[in-house]
Amino acid sequence: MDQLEIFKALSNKSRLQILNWLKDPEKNFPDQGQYGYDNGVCVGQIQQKAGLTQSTVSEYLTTLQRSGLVTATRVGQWTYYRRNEETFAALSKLIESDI
Amino acid sequence: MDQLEIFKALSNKSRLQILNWLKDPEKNFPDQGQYGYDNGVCVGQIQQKAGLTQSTVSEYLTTLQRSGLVTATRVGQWTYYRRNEETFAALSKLIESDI
DNA sequence: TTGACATATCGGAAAATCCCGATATATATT
DNA sequence: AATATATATCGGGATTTTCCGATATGTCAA
Repeated sequence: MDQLEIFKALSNKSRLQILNWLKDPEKNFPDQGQYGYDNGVCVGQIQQKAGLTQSTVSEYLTTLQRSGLVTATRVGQWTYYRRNEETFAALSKLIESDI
Repeated sequence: MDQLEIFKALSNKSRLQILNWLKDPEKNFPDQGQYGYDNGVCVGQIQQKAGLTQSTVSEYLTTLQRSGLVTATRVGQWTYYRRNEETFAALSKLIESDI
């Protein structure tokens, strides 16, 4: 777990917003309902809600993934992103005791 | 507590390093011994150890203070900085549950 | 294979951050 | 008041980040 990389990933309003939305996919991305939420939410849904371009959202999600805050799952032509709660828990403990 | 401001403050190797040093002033800043550590460590001590210029360290400490991660105490011509553990605890809990 | 759709990557302009040297301010000493 | 010391602020070049449009890649359907 790269502290600095994580904090950089968290240093952006849009990325924080996305992470927050992913806490409750059912509520925040109802349009995806029919496809289920097991693997997370696909890029297009997030892009629509974020109001940023497709390329920007894709890059932001890659940034979040590289830092370990989310995981990506490719299913057909879609890539689903979901939170990696283990990293959040580890970060919380790190701040509590190590930083 | 401004999340984004805190994460930005934590997104820098030198600032993370300084915060870490301030966890144990006695060990990391022994030269200050005769003046005590009650109010924290003065800018000059931190600057020396960080190997950055005085202006840069002063600005970094101001950044950390504005985010609430440290507090500053002016005593004579010195400004002492110490960690604000309440903010660290609050941030840890925030990450655990709210972000 | 061709076309449609979802996502990733590339190139870059604008804004922010990094970190410096120079200078200003505040305090203490003589 | 003049000098010395500690810190803060200013101006700016270099680097990084932000976010875009254009383009490439990958997958499915006809």
